Amino acid sequence: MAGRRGDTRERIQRVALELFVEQGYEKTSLREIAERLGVTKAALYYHFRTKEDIVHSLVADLSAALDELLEWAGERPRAREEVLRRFAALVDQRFGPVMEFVQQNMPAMRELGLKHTLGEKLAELFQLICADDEDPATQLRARLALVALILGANPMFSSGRVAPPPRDVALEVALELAVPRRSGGSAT
Amino acid sequence: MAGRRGDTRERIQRVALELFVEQGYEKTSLREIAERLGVTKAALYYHFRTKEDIVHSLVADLSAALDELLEWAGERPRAREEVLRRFAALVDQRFGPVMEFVQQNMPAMRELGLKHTLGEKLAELFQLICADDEDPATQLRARLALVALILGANPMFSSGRVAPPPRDVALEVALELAVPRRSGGSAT
DNA sequence: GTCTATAAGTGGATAGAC
DNA sequence: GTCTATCCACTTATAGAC
Repeated sequence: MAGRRGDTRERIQRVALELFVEQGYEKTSLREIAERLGVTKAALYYHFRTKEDIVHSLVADLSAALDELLEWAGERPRAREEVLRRFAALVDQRFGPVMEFVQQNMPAMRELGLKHTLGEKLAELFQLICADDEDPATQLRARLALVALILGANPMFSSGRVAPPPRDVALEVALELAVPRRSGGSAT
Repeated sequence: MAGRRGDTRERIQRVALELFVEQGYEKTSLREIAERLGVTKAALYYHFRTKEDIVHSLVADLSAALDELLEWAGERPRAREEVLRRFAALVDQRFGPVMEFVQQNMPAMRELGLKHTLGEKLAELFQLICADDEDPATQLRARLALVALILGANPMFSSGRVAPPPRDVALEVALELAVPRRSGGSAT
């Protein structure tokens, strides 16, 4: 770790996300973020106008990635399986911590208007893997497919003695939930 | 202990839970609770020693109900279906708001030591419907069965355009996930 | 049981020097 | 870009009157 100055903005984002996940958004003060970074509060305000702006910048990346996936899928109506695969990849590889933060701090997301935004995108994603006119049980299974993929980031179901499911297992179960098997269907 | 000290204590609990669900735990001040109740902050402190005590009293009821279910099930190793039914009844009938509060305010639960407590009970419940030595996919399906039942209380998956599943559908899907079908499965 | 008044502290945010 | 110093709204919690 040499003196890498110039990337302070990204360092703030990284440390803030760390603390938000550890302690929650409300309990994390700008003083703590500044301390862990080795700067003062005032320095933070040079890079971000408000505390809320830090969160916005964090979620914007996730939001953009979801938009990209939605756009990609919009042109390929039959790519249900691949949509799930790519969603799983997003959650596992780059946005795991952000997803965890979002899920664990819903009241803050709501107040910042981010719950609605992300909720809409999730709803669109849901519609891609399950038609509106499917029966309720099929719709619920499709929703659970998405839950299976983000369960590792869910606080209630990946804590204590219960470990998060391995990636490949999550994907396998998600596929069987969202892609109803046909009698000669392709297996994974 | 027994005996009636007026219903103010219960009114505080009710209003506090209301506001905690609306705004989140951290954003809800004792002043707001007092105002909505038509009393002053100081009156609150007559009934509860701290803000945290209010939460403890709220979660204690849920905790006791889960203990009761666990005890009941402990004596009936084969009652997997009935366990799920009773869990669903708890979530739907009496503890829906508390469950929502708990799920939406994980950082607060963690800080109050309640996340661990509830997590342990959930883990025990999980073990009741799925043996430890089952394969990972079966375990994940069992976990999703529980998720299906509390999805109505989950902020990420019951918002905006996506309505919570009807409870009978949730139970149906939960049963098919946690209780592997034998030949000729029964519908509804 | 409920009130008024206040203590004691923390938070986010700003101004202006360097 | 980062600092020191400060402001002020608001919080939990307590003391003591009625």
